[in-house]
Amino acid sequence: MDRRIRKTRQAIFTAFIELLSKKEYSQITVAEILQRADVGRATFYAHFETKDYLLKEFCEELFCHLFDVEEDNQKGHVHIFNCEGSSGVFLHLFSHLQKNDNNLLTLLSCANNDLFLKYFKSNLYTLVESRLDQIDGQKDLSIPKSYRVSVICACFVETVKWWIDTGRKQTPEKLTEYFYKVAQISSN
Amino acid sequence: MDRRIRKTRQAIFTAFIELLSKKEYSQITVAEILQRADVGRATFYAHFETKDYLLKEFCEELFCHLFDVEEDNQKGHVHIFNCEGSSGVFLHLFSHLQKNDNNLLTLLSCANNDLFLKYFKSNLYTLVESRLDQIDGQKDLSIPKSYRVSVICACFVETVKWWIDTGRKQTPEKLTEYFYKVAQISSN
DNA sequence: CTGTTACCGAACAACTTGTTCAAAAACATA
DNA sequence: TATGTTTTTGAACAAGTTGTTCGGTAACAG
Repeated sequence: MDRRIRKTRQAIFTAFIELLSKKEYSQITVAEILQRADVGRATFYAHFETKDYLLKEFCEELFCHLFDVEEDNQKGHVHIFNCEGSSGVFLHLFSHLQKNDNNLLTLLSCANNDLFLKYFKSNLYTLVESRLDQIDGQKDLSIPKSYRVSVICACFVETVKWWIDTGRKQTPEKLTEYFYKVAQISSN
Repeated sequence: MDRRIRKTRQAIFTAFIELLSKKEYSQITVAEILQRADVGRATFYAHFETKDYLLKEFCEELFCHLFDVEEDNQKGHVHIFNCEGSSGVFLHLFSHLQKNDNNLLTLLSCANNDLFLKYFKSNLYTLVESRLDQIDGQKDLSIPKSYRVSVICACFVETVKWWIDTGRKQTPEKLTEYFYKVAQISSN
């Protein structure tokens, strides 16, 4: 990919993050992004159809890093889908958040967190669905699977939200413990 | 209150609901609302500072009806905070939804449901918090109360969302049963 | 060195927002 | 019914935003 393209794209993304952590998404104008990214108007529209598409692509890249194509080779990082046992997955996610990887914590802490929590949840759904059998500490067959998965995801997201809103006082380990209890996750 | 004010206000609200169930909130223009409500531009701004305030006031009225000032006298309706026992509250809410009172179901089913689920949740929080002792079927003292309340609310909202997304196939009773199990609510 | 591609910036039309004002209509009260 | 108050109307307005266009300039790849 052309270095210019990469540079412009990154500049826009960076400016976008900065603005998102300051004000509401709906109040951010394209002009503001341009000014901060130091990019021409025509250039912006050459990259993104609209502001909404910018958000979409941004989120996709963001969560791709976290859930999907995490670089297994770098720093001995373990891909999230390859976490050994069931207990590691959620702890792994909480730890990622605490380290503010990819500014995820920043974004989930700002006024626009709804925007990202939505994407977060849909990615989480796939993950939880694929390991429900190992995870589920309830195993009540009368409850539909899709419902159970949805609730686990909602609980996880709510845990993150609560953790942030109350000042991030818990360690990822403690948070995992809480989460396991309220969501009835098996911890073996 | 002047009849004209009531009429205008209602016309705007009605037009607003219709539009919300058709397209995204951010895509709705004031001009569209005016046209549909058959109201002058100056009139709109005499009632509401901006579109965002319209949404805010609309939601407040909407959930006020459901959670707070429900007319106890009409049709022998029981105020939600006066439901006998703990088991009635959630069933009561599910039933309300199913009947589509105040178009709530319509609004929670449309693309803008995030908007309303947020308000829904904050109202629910107060309710759950006030009855946590009777409701809680887990009673684990090591878990912070605010966390427990948040999770219960999140589960409830997720239950509603799941119910809608999967075609509303369950009765309020069945839904309550599911909810009680995954959220560890005591059913006595 | 050359052809391709991306960026710039300025200008542009179309649309949206929120305000203003005087005239007309609806209201409340006596 | 008569009178004074309040609301609605419609049109016009400035200010701001969006998304496009285009000729000139710079960066890239081979």
